[in-house]
Amino acid sequence: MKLEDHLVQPTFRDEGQKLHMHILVIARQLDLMLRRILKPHGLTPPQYNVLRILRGQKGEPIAVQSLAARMIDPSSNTSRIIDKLVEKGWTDRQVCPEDRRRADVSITSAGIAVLTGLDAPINAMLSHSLSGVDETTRIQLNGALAHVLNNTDDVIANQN
Amino acid sequence: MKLEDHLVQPTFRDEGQKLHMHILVIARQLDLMLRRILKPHGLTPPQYNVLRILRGQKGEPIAVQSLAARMIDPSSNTSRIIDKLVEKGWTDRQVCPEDRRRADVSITSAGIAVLTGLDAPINAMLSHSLSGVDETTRIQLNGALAHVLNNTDDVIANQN
DNA sequence: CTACATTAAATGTTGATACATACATTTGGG
DNA sequence: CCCAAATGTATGTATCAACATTTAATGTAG
Repeated sequence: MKLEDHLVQPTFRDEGQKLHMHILVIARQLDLMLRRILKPHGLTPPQYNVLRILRGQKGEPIAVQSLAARMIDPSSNTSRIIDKLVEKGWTDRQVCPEDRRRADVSITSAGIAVLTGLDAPINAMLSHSLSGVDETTRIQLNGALAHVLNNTDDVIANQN
Repeated sequence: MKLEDHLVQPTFRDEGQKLHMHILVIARQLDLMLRRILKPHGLTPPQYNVLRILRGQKGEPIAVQSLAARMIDPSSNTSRIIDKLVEKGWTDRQVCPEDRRRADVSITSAGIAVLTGLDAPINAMLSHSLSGVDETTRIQLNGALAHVLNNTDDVIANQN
């Protein structure tokens, strides 16, 4: 299904507009697919994102703000996302002894187990979504998107 | 700011993973920028999306479900999004005489006026976000992303 | 014509999100 | 030392979204 069919729109004004729409619609699709895989496990995409970051820490605890900085969607509600994960026993949180304002967060073995079960289906889904896009093209895409990201950072900084 | 800095991650497993992250992070940025422009006008991105579709109808009313199909994020809450726009006097809604289950939605002149005021800042923001990406690259990106979109449609269909 | 299925839209409910604010702790200048 | 500012996290509140259900109108088979 082409972008035009998604948006039931015959043509786009220009390639730029089409590019924006492509990015927005694909991001929406990736999120939808991810949510469907996660739902039976009682996880939302941000919660999954947090668990992935914690696993990447390899046992080393991390402060809430560092966690937030590493998230795809660095919302100001990281505390509540961690709440949910703690409730389910997938993460551990305790006040940092050196700086008692901070909370050190880490993943539990139960958390690791959940992630392990998710690895295969999620990797399959992601790899399928890029099938047919060869390595050279992927590199080109990343190059161009790095440029776009740079521009958006710029805009956001100037809005502040 | 590079993707690695956004996610405070030194490297990515492969170009595919990086591509996914690029798409998700840029979509998030575009949404954030758009929300900041819309907020002072009391609009959210889905509401703006609806108004844009209605303006594109050039006076021709459209049923709620057709509207939903054209939206970037076709949520099941289109009714309530329209509620908000009707409250503000930017859209008009009335039962379709031929099929009274349907509701015909259209944009008011006040709605057109709001959009007109938004055109310049939003176009500037979007065009800035793609500055430095030349036309050839844009076309290449769209080609590759059309392929990705096709793949994700596939996955989503098979999940149903 | 009636009964039942189908369709279109709206709504109830629950959970998540954005943004602002509050609270607790630490830091650093005087 | 003390107090103001900064920092790290948590929470209050209003809005928004997902999903299921409901209401109303139409289509269709007998």
